[in-house]
Amino acid sequence: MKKDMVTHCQNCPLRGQSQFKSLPEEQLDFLRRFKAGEIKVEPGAQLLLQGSNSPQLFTALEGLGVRYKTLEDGRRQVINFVLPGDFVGLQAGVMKEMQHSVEASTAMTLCVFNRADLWSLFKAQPAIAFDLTWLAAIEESFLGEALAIVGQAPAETRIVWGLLRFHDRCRMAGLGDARGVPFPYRQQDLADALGLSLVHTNKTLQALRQRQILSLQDKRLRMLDLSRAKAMLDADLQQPAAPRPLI
Amino acid sequence: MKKDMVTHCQNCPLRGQSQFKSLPEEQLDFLRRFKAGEIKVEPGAQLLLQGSNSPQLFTALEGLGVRYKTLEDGRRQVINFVLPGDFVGLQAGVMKEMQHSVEASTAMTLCVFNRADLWSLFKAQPAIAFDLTWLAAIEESFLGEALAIVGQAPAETRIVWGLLRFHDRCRMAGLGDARGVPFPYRQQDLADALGLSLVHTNKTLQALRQRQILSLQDKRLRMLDLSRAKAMLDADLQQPAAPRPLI
DNA sequence: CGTCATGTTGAAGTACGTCAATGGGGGTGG
DNA sequence: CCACCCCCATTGACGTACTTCAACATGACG
Repeated sequence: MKKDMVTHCQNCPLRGQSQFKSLPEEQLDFLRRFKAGEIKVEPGAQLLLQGSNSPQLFTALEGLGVRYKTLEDGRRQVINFVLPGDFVGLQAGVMKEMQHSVEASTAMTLCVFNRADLWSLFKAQPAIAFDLTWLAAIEESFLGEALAIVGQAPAETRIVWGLLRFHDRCRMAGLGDARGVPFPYRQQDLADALGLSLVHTNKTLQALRQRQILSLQDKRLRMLDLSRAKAMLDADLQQPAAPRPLI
Repeated sequence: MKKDMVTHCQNCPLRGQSQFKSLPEEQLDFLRRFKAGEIKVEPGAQLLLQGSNSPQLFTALEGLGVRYKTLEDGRRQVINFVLPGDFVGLQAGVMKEMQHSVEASTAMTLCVFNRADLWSLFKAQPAIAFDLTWLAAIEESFLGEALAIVGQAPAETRIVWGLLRFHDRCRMAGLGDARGVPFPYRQQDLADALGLSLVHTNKTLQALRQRQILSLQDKRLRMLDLSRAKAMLDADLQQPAAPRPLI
């Protein structure tokens, strides 16, 4: 009963979420045909590899992942965390090759698309093509914000920003409960995302725990004092929460 | 003779550059109609304002500019420098509003497009729409690289990276001569781009000058030893120079 | 001729990095 | 069931690459 194991776009549980804009029937129908299949991967699986030219693009349905760049000397830069609803592989889709890798941090389920079909999408579905560009612009916007934080903010602010952004994104994706949101990442991953050393990340986290700003244990993140956390960030960095496209 | 002052897309001097892919006649024709006009601005002019929803999008034709985010406390993050051929305002085009500002650093000439026409572009010209997405992906890729440098590299590497990237981009745009490429920016701008203080940027620049890696004076940048400069960077960060779209 | 913007340089402080050691949990094999 | 190991979190000590403060130089401009 394989077909029962594949989520139909019409029934996609993500589709109903308020963070995503709703689509007319015709476009949903196109997406259903555009969708080449579904895969489930284990934690640690490489979805896309820096420098490669993947024939497949993905939208995360379940589970959490991470995008990162590897430098020659082994240092890493985590670009972003991957949540359900995120589209990954656009670089492979339109450019020569991926400039970063994508890895599953937990078990993940992903929607699979064929890179080769992308052109037909632009020809037949300008509205979805527009949405794809929208997604790219959102990603660019996020990276600009990350650059500003990493470039200008001290360690404490960086950590609060990183965890708060992740927390809010999880909430919008309907993840987590009273015990907080899932956080399957290591402190090393957080450090690599924020341009900090592991040791300093750990010590700053301790300070934030002691001040009751947040709790982070058992792979769960809990923002204990949202108002104080947000007050530590620049008001300019608060993004409006307009519904975004889901491809 | 106003119409003589406006460059026709067919005769656009940028179009012939090898850095840009060539377009079929029909698409060029569309772009000519898509183009709403041209403007010339003075140094210091604000082209796009963070938080605003500009009705106009631009492609730089001549001159140099800068994209930046302003933080509450007055700190700035320079996102990127704007060169001829760069498309600016995509965020305003597809999202609610710009997340950064764009300012002219020298006198500039820009191609003007109406945001309202963007949708017709997607409907009528899927190939150009694809190119637009391509541009967004390039920008995302650049920001990922910048994030990795600012997050992981020491001051000297950051400066070499920033100036080398700018230098190479200028060269591809046909700017500069034996005396080097134009560099109308202040050291403060460079510092704000790389997440360094002005003082430290200055001292690191001095060290690089003394080691004959580069020269920077009279608003001119010259890479005196390209091979040594490139050797200071991660090989992973060398981007392939495939022809990119020009909108 | 003053004022302003930018570049330069020295001195002092500090936020951060590196090094190193410890401890706990979870798996695996004897 | 214990022994061992590996991964990750934690903590202290120490070094340093950076920031901040401050002063001065230079050229452009009115």
